[in-house]
Amino acid sequence: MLKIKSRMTRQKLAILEELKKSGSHPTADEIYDKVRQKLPKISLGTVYRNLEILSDSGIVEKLDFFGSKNRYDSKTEPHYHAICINCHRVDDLIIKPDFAIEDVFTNLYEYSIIGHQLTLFVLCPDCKKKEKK
Amino acid sequence: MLKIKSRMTRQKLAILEELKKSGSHPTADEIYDKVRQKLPKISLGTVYRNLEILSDSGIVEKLDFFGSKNRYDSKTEPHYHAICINCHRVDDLIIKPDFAIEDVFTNLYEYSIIGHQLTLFVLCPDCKKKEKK
DNA sequence: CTCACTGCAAACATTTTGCACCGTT
DNA sequence: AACGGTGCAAAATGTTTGCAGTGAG
Repeated sequence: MLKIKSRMTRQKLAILEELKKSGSHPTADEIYDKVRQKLPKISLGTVYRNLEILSDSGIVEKLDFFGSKNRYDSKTEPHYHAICINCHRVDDLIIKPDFAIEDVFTNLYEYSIIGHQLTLFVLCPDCKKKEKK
Repeated sequence: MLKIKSRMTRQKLAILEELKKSGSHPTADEIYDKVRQKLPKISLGTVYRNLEILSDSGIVEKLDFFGSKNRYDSKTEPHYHAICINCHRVDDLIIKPDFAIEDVFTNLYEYSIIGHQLTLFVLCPDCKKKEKK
């Protein structure tokens, strides 16, 4: 899966721009729909292939933790996610800089901790309001 | 998806027993393979249906966070998971009782925090050893 | 000029569902 | 007897891949 060379094509650029523009964490087919407005002939396969390349090269983060569809995040700095159990929207969470989760698991000395991923299951503000009615 | 009544059938029982017996977090088809030794005519669809029912009723936890295949965990008490980035094995982590992650996010007052899920990405002890060579 | 990338369609993997029959309650 | 559960096969869903042609470097 390790790619040595990668060319910058119109398709790849459009996908990357769309991902950066989007404040949310779109799925492959959501990106496909958006990018098709600019490049009507692009195929879903190309979207998947480019997301894979971008994810391999570390430019984009693949979130394969939110149900059946993968989501993609234009990677900036490490952060957590809150997923709404009602509408499935995914929000970013700011991490307190002094909050070092992995330090809690120092007792796992037989393991090498490479990283971690924390997700809150929430009612988002919108759904929380609706719930009250 | 909310089921009111649920009958205890041979199939459901066998699935539940297999899940309890298994120390790991099997996928639907792994459970299917095992249960078929006892009930050769059981179908994969039935396994999925029963896992869904057991998961809805809270007896079993569905882990849809580990790649493309869902995994199932006979639910006991809340715990975290460590997934090996090399061999993909999933281990349970004991939670320190005083370790209340959600308290860290008290600033999210517009959200209702329902729960959370923490996964460590690790090299498991076995893969860590192999890595050294 | 090369070879990574493309569009397209077919293949693939996992999960869900429609149906007619079965078996718990 | 009612009606939830079953096996089976087909469908649905999300993703990957083979191929022949295209275009970025």
